[in-house]
Order: sequence, then structure tokens, then C-alpha cells
Amino acid sequence: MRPIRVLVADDHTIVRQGLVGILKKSAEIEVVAEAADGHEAVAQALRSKPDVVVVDVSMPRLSGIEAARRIHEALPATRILVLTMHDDEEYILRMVRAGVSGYLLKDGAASELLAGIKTVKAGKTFFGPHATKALAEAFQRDRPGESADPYERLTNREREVFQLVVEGKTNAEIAEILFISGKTVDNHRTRLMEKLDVHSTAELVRYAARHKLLS
Amino acid sequence: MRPIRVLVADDHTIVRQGLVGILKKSAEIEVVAEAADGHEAVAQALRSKPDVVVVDVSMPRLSGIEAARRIHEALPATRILVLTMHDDEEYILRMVRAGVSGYLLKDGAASELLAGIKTVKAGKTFFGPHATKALAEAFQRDRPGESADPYERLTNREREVFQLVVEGKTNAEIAEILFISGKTVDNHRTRLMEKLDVHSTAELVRYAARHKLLS
DNA sequence: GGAAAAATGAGGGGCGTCCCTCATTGTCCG
DNA sequence: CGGACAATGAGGGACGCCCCTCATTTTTCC
Repeated sequence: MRPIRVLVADDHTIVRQGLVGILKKSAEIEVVAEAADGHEAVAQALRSKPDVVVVDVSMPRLSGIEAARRIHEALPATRILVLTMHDDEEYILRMVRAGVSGYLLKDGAASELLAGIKTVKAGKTFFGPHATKALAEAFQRDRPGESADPYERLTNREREVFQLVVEGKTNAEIAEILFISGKTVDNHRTRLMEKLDVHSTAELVRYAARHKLLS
Repeated sequence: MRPIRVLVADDHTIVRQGLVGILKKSAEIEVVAEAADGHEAVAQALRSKPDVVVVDVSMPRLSGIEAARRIHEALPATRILVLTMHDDEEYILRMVRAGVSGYLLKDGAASELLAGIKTVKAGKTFFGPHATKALAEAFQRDRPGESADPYERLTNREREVFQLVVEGKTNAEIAEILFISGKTVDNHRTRLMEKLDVHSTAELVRYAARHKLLS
């Protein structure tokens, strides 16, 4: 049987290598690439077209969920498994909207990781019972008005700028990171703040905190 | 026997009235004042000099812990009992440093509230077992270097400005609220940011989020 | 192919921030 | 009393934010 091709993305090198170590022990799995941040994860995914991507939720520059969203857009056949610390409804909804197939708690057993990868590879979802309940409720609520969460209405670029602003970066610094003009950053910032209905940096960071979008 | 004179401070009117209702049923307790925010709590405490103050942790303008700190400074004989939602080490340490005699979880029974008031009135402390353990550890750690937490080094006024900045207020708005010059606010802001070693509004709000100081 | 959305960029105005310096007043404490 | 600290306030400079308008190019989608 052909092995399952897996991409592992986690910014903490030790953790990532721990994961890779676990996976390499299994003959059914082949680790085809690794990534240390969200952008690298997207790039590596496009290059190696893995069967399954294992990605940590919180990564600098581009969060795991953002990366997941983009990978899912570009490669709908690739299954995404998110690693997270907390079993949190906020996260779960966001992950599912991003096209994630399952999630794992970091304090779970190594066998769960293998089980999760095999499950999502088979086209099934891998969520805990807690998540299933939260999802059912959310779907009931969200049917009429599409998406109640204004954050979902941000464009990819806007979300990217959003995260960097929240990390304390200035427009000029963000411009340098994204290789665009400071003026463009300013424009993205204006529009994303309008969409979120906030009117200062302080409110923006508060928004991020309230919606658990802080690193 | 003379009843125990109690001040109740909570910004949610319904909750506050619920508490007052519970206390009024007891013949041993007399509610002598109520307050809807931290400043009012301090003012009412100074006026009515209660035996015990029951105060919610999270209140606008001046947090419950800040209010506790000031009441304890002005009236060392008055015992303070904090109401909180979560059983959190961060909070516990901060409360004890502010001179609080005990704390209660909000989802506890009504009988606990009465027991807590009587206990602190008798000069004893009223903390859960979880808190006692956290405290013992913290005292071991903090003996040499006085206080490791830079937040503790802020002056009262600086903490006040801090909270308002974090609530998204501008210097001019804060000046109006505190009846001081905008320039003075600017000065407090500069010094508190230096003490916390942050250099932008975004970092400041992040600091507040990390240390659970958001409303 | 044409409409719509997204991303890019510029100009410019008004105001807020961050950080200096300097000064005055009051309080607390050794 | 003298020193330390807290609170108040001013002046001023550099820079960053927030929000307009306008325009071009690319991507996406029907």
C-alpha cells in the first residue's frame, strides 16, 4: 500500500520534530515536507501536494487556521488536521469554516495522531464529541444569515495585515514583511477596521483578544 | 448582636440586586451601600465604612481589584471579599497583593457568600484550597526580589490610565474622565509604558490580554 | 467577454502617539 | 529637615494613525 504523504507545520522546532519522529515510525506514513510558519506551510503544500497537512493553530505571520484556509482553497483534495492546545468552541467553528477536516488536542496520545491522519485521509472527519455538539448548534444558528462573524468577511490580505497589526507591528514594518507599499497596508487596514467596526488600534487588539485571535 | 455592615459592588445591576437580596434575608447582615463601578465602590466605602466589602473583579473604569487596593489602603479594618468567575492563579496573586481577605466563585452557593462574609469579618481569610497552594508557591518565589510583576510597580493613577487606554479611550477622552489635562494623561501613559516595557498601544493591549486585565 | 471583487498604490489632511525636557506641588518617611 | 515619590502640567518634535478620494492591475466567476 502506498504510504500517506504528510506535511507537518509547527513553529516550535522541537515540537515539530517530535511529531515528525512519531510519524516516521509508522510505515504507512511518509513525511514529505515540514514548515515553520503559515506561509511556508502554504508554499510547501502547493509544492508537495500532500494527502494530509498537520498544522498547529498558533503560528507567527500567518496563523495555522489562515494557512488551512488557503491550502483548502488551492487543494480541496488535501485533508487538514489541526493541532490545538484547547478544546474551544470559538476555534472549532473557525476551523470548520476554513475547511479543516479534524483537530487533535496536543496533550493527546501519539496513537491519536496516527488515527487522526488515517481517518481524515479516508475522507472522514476527526472531531471530538465536544466539537460535534458545538457545530450542530452553530449550523442551526447560521443558516439564515450566511455568516454572523464579520471576521469571515475579511479578505486573505486583510486577515494577514490584521494579524500583524495585532502583533504590534507598524504599517511600515508590515509593508516590509509583505513586500508591499506602506500606503497599501494603510488601505487594507482602513478597510478591515471598517468591516470589523473598530476605530483604533486598541479596539482592534481588543477585538482579537475577544475572539481568541491572539498568538 | 450588631449586624455585619456590608457594601456590595457589581456593575451588573441584576447580579448586584441578586446579591443584596440574598444578604437581606439574613438577620446578621445589613447592606449599607451599593456601587456600580470601582470609583463608586471606593467612595461608598469611605462614606459608610462597612465591615465587609463584597466586590466583583471586573468592573468598568476602575476594576474590582483596583478598588480593593484603595479601600484597603484607606480602611485597613474593612475586610474585602472578591467575587470572581474563574479560579485563576493570576487573579489570586493580584488580589492578595491588593489586600483582599478572600474570594468567592460566582457559581458557588448562596450559603457560601454568607459564610465568606462571616469568616472575613472574624479576621480570617476565605480562600479555596486551590488558592492556598498557589500562594505558598508564589511567596517562595517572590521573597528575594520583592515583586516580579511590573504591573505591581505602577502607581494608582497609572493603573487607572492603563485601564482606560486598554478600553480604547484616547488621551483626550481619558483627560475628560479623570478631570486632568491631556498632557498629564500623556505623561502617565509614557511612564506606565516604560515600566511595562511596551512601546505602542497595540503592545499595551496585548499586555493587558496576556495578564487577564481585560474587562 | 464583461462584471465584480481583490490587491495594489498615491495624495493629502487632521489628529493622536510616543518620547524628550522641565517645573511645581504635596505627601510620606527616615 | 531633606530626599524620594506621586501627581500635575507645559512645550515641542517626530512619527504613525485614521480616513478621505482616486486610479490601475489582477483575479475570480458567470
